[in-house]
Amino acid sequence: MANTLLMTKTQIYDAAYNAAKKAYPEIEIPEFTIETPKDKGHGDYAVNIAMLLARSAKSAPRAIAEKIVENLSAEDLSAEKIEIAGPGFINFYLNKRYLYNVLAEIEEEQEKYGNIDIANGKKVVVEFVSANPTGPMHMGNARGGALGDTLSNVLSAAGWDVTKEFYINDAGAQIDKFGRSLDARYIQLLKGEDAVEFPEDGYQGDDIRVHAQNYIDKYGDALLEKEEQERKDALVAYALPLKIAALQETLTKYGINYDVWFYESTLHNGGSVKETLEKLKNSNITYEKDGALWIKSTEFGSEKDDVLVRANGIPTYFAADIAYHRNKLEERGFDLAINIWGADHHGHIARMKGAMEAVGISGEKLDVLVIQLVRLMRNGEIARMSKRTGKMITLADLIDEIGVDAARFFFNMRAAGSHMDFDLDLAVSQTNENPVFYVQYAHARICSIIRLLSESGVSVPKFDETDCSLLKKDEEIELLEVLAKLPEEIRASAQSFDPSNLTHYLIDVASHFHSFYNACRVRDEEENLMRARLKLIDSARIVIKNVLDILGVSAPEKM
RNA sequence: GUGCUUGUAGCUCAGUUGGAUAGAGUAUUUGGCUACGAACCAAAGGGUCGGGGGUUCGAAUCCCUCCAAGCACGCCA
Repeated sequence: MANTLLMTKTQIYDAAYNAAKKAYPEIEIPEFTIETPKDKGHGDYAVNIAMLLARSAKSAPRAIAEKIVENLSAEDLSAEKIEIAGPGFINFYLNKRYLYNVLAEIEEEQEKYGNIDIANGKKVVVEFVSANPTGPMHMGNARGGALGDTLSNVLSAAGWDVTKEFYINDAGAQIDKFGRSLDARYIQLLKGEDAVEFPEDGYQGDDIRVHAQNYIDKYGDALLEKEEQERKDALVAYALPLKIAALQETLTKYGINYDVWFYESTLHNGGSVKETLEKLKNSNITYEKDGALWIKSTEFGSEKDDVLVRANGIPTYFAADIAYHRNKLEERGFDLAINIWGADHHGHIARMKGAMEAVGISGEKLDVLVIQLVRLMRNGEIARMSKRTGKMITLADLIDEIGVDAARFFFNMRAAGSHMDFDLDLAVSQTNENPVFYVQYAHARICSIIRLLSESGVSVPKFDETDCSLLKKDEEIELLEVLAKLPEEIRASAQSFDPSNLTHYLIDVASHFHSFYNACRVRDEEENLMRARLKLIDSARIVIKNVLDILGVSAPEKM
């Protein structure tokens, strides 16, 4: 079933267009907008076409509006009246009966209500978190995870074929540092703290020592006699899978289940990096200097050129990343790649797209969402995050402290680009202030009413057996209106890649339900009215549940 | 210094891609439970939309310029 609201909107837009065309056949009608006015007194929809025509029609906007309205039929649009207001808006006041259809739509579509198709099943890969496996996940990962997973769900609901992906950096300098750190701890544990100096840039975290100790407990000191490289390789081969498993466990707890865990090492081992470098060389975008291979990043907007292959022969992260995106967009045939990066990587975007163009892939196929890093606050002061102190608050800590629901909802309350202070004291001590409870409470309240009625033998009626016309109080109509908006909200979120729309919408739905609840009773009303209201709140329940599912937040029936 | 991001009520943030009198939550004040869950509802006060110019019927939104904050400018990832 097509969405009533979207259909009505389109109808009015077309009608206004045709009416203007009729009134001014000699003038080309410009793109105009149709919107739902903020002020209820301005009707259900408003178009601004008259103001936009003022110049070319050489007359006052209100006069133009009048000529357009003459060519509009309120009856055809099931509108109660059409008015000209303000500087020249044409306002449409609809007969509220059209709203009752939304209850039929929800009944028919159930958990699919709200889903639309704006992508025709095009394939998108959403890559997010991709935390370095050598360290714990920080608040930036927590925010990126909440965003990426939710955005993926939104895109699915909007008709995309979505793949959620985690890119594991299991190669390169980071891993080498990991190996050197493990090696130093291994030797220190066996031969004393002074036996070897811990690398200056090494990982200070306790987990390094723990992994070294566990290795010793399991396999003893045999590695001491081996070459350093062999020792490091053995320690990494032991510890890295454990680190990755820990990442996976935490993310699963966080409600994130990836479709693909992509290992960077496969790009190196499979020759893909080498092949990509050849391709770049052939397109004359590279040169050699100081024994390294450079790419002319300045040609696509960067301030400096970048190194692709170091003087020691090892390709940089950048080189691997280009190969990775060829893999996504060429080998695996995704129509679009969305990456979620922390603000500290934003400088990487322009050169990444430039490099993609250089290997023959349109930069348009890559969309990078930059999330501003989260600033932790404690006692009103900034608690700086540091990868080196080992004392930072991790994603796992956050989940333990405030729960998955609050964390995921909270992070999705703000658009990715906004700077965000995360008040730990507030999150820990006053979780009641988090709006997630407000929304969940609405859901639980509805379930409670339905449960009570069900115990006395009353079940949610079918739309066909409900007299919806009894729903005519302001609170009832407004609740219907907000329920009807879900498909439009999903469209907006999917197009702007911004799920924060949906948390705001959800709060709006909950708010309208709570207002309804305080203004209208369901139980103990006259039977037909009770049935109609029961149908209404059950529809609200479905809408809340559907959006909470997208957000990855639970919808409790009791709290 | 250069680039990216941000600046809206005391605080945390929305603002339908340029629309009508800038909105919520929180905090403060005041009402509402013998009634389906008061983790709720209703109402009031609270604003130089960082400052200043410009574009047009119309600007929180677009352009320019200052101011302030965060981030990035590695043969790190």
